[in-house]
Amino acid sequence: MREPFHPPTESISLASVMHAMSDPVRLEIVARLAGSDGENCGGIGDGIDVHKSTMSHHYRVLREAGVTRTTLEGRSRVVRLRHDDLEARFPGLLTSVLAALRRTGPTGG
Amino acid sequence: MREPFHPPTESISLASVMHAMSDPVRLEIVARLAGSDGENCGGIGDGIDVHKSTMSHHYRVLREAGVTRTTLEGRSRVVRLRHDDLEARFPGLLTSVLAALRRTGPTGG
DNA sequence: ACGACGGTTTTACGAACGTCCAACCATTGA
DNA sequence: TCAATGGTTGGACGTTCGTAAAACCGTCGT
Repeated sequence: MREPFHPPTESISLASVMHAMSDPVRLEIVARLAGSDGENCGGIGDGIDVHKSTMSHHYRVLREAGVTRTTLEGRSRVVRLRHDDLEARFPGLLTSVLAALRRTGPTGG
Repeated sequence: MREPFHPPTESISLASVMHAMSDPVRLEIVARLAGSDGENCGGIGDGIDVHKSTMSHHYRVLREAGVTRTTLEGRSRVVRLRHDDLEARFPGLLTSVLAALRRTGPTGG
C-alpha cells in the first residue's frame, strides 16, 4: 500500500482546482469532508449513489488537483481537505466554496 | 440581433460556475474582464490565440453559467462580469478567484 | 490457508468538451 | 449596392470526462 501522489502546494493550479470542484459528486464529497472535520467519509462513498470505482476515481481527481490529501493511517485511508495549503495558495477560495455549498448545495437550488 | 439568455441570479449553480471557470482560456477572459473594469475584450478574443468561433463558444459558456452578462449597447456587444450577482449568490467566490488569477494566472505557475 | 473487506486499476463506452472551418447574419461604410 | 467588419451557428473531429464492470491487491479474522 503506497502513499499516493500529491502536488506540492506551490504547484497547485487554479484551473485544476476549479475543475476538481465542478462536478456535483465531488462537490458533495468536499461538503462532507468539510462537515466531518476533514475525516474520511466512513467507507468510500457512504450514501453517495455511485459505484465504488467511480468514487475512487473522484477521490483521485480531488487529490491530484491538490484539494484533498489521502493518508494511510493504520489500516485505512483518511481523506482530508488541504485547507491550509489551499488557503495559502488561493486565499479565500475554499472558504467561499464551502460557504456556497452550505447555502445552495452542489447544484444550487 | 437578440438579447441572449442569462440565468437569473437565484438559479446560478455552483457546479456550473466552477465549470465555467475551470478552463484556462475562460479564466484568461475573466481575468481580462476584471482588469478592464468589466468592459468587453475590445473585439472578440483580442490577443487570445483561438479561433473567433471558439471565443464565441467560451463567451457563451460563461454567460450561461451566470458569470458574465452580454449586453447590446449601441452597435457592439459588451461583456461584463456579473460581480454583484455572484457576490449575492456566492459571497467571496469571484473575489477569491480574481485574487488567485492575479497571483498565479490561470494555469498557476 | 482462506475468505471477507475496502479500495485501486484496467478496460470499455457514451456523453460532453474544446477546437476549427465554413457558412451565415447583421451592421457599417464606401 | 457591395464589400468589410464582428460575431453567431452548425458540423466535424479528436480528446477528456463520468460511469460501471471485472479483475486485482493488501490487510484482517478465523
